[in-house]
Amino acid sequence: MRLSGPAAWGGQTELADETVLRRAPTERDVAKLAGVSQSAVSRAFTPGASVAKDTRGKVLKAAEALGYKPNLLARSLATRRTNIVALAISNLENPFYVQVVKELSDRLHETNRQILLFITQPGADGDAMLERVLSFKVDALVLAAATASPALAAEFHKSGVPIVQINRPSGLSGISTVCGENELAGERIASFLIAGGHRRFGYVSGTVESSIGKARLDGFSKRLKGHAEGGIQVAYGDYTFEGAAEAARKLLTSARPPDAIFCASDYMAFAVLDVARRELGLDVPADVSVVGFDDVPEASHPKNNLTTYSQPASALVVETIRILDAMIEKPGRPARRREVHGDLIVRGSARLPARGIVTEDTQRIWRE
Amino acid sequence: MRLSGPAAWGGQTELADETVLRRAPTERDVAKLAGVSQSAVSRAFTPGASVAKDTRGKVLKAAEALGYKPNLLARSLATRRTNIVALAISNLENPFYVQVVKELSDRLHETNRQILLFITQPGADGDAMLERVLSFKVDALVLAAATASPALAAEFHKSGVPIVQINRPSGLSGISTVCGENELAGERIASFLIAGGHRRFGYVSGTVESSIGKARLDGFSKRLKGHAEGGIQVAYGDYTFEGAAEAARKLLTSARPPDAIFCASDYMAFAVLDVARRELGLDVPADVSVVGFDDVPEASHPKNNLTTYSQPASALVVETIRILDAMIEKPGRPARRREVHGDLIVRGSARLPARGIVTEDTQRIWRE
DNA sequence: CTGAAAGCGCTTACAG
DNA sequence: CTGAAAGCGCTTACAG
Repeated sequence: MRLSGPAAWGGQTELADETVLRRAPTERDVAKLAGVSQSAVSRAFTPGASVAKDTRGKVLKAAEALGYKPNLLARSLATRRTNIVALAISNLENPFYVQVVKELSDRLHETNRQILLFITQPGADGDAMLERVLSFKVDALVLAAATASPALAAEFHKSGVPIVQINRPSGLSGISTVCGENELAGERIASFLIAGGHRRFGYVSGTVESSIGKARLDGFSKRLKGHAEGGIQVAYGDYTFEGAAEAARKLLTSARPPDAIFCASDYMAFAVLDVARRELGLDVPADVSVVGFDDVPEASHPKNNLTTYSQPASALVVETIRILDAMIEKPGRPARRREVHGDLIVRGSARLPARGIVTEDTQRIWRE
Repeated sequence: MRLSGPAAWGGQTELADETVLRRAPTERDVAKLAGVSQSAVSRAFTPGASVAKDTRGKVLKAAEALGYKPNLLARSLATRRTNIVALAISNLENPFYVQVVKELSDRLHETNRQILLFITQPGADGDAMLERVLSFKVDALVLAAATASPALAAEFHKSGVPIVQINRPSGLSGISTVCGENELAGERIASFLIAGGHRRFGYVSGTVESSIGKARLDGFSKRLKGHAEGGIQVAYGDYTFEGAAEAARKLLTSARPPDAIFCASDYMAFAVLDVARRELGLDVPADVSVVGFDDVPEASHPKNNLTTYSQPASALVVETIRILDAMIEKPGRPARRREVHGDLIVRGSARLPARGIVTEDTQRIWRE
């Protein structure tokens, strides 16, 4: 290629300049133009470093002239900080996780960090893929709707890279987790539905393994004890729209269909609403009440008008970053577990109890 | 901190080992354990490098024992290739762009590359944010539902970083673009609606500046010439759900409401469908036909059953990567423009013409 | 405040 | 096939 170049350009041979322009300018180039040392250039771009105002000015002017941008990768090599956070996520079809990604991106940006994206398969633990994370020497790994295997967790722990799982309470010692009020939410939704006069209950879970799904069901069934005719009917929606639709069909066409269905996510609740109304011609909530989880933006839309339990993505992300930073700061620290506060948001998809509904911050919530 | 450590541990002072374990293992560590040179370790991890099988074996074993992972950032510094592609995206609420992200992530992964994510504000050109891209020395920048300003484009061009815009045909010389068949789609949808017996037409565009929106409208109005009573009514939905709902209200409650509405994206078409059916109690398509653009997965769902023009995310991404790689390979190359083929997908949200509907690959499409 | 120098963890001619 | 060495573009004690 070196040889064919000049020939292809018709025998012209002024390659020298070309070569110079080809390469992105470095601190050395800036230093030469500004008439200072390379270290001076480095200092001019390091907040808080000791440089004379005058020197800094000359450097910045020269940098501007050359279009110099500090090479963050080289900086990372020297500082052992990449300012890159890996995000593994499996369920971007669910608007809740879109919110999480967006919030995380925004918040990290405030401290000049970026997301390195790993989209994993919902089922797989994504270990093979996440091995690569270690090679990129990211500052931390965030898992959203994705689970780290014990082996992977151990490897990260050994290499000192903090992991925070969002919405996956994990028993693994090295992994911090941030969740919503899963069990409490289940209890309060149960109370709400009992107060609304319901008798037969269904639960659309995500997957069998889902620990948050289990926690929500635990709270739900604990409070329902003695109030549920024939126990709680559980169906699995796989956290997908189609899966949840199928689960809804199963529940609502069973011998004794539930008159209230709690769904492990708003996204699945939308599918349940559609099956109930459009396919089966049921009246919601007269025939069946539907309650979701997350309070995604679409839940408040008139066409869904979904009663749900909020799990604010922004609070989840703020807490995630707080933990992350603490772990980066002091690598030795044990993992933390945090729950983010939510509320039962009352809308029109579930029958209303006679009392307990209050208005707060423009939304109607329920207090027992 | 150095000082307080040992004291906090009760006066114990065996810090040395601790320090050794703290650091991630490097080629030197592996080399020492394997009894070879550091370069030999490097070669063992470089596909195609000349290493004796035996040497390679020793290295791999030692690496395994130490939990060594090559530092990709250091490699990048030496090779001037980061294997990171920046993706700027503004509209993750729209499922079409979720598909784009997912496809791009999957395809890049096949060649061991990752996405560095930049979520930009829909309105802003995101220049400030994208400046950072240059510092990360990514191999390329992909813009999806995001636009580079001429100034930014020039800066990237100067630094030799290829840019490909998805769905934003750009006049800027340095920028390659990949789009669907915007103008052709507009024409064919117009023909389809004329054949379906419509007379009054509406168009829900995204934003005033949107060049793809303009191209679609151009094709649409060109073919509609002489068939549209009182011209085409245009409203802007801002590519958002709420914006499109508002646009639909405006069109459908006007003095002479359209009997056919073409929407610049499926996502906006969903809002239009909801307003037409639920808010205004119209029958779709008896009272009004609605046609979308993109053919996102939700479009085929029974509840939407949307007639639309396909713009396959996978093909778009494949083409994007092809162009990207060509530009990385030969930096001098002029920008390219590609159109990805689509079809008019016939479903139930628009009245059917008497003829031209054929079945292909399990879907019904329309051929004039 | 400043420059020379060592080092971050790799790759890659070069000489053997 | 292999090792010593230079270099990728930064940061950061160190000495002045």
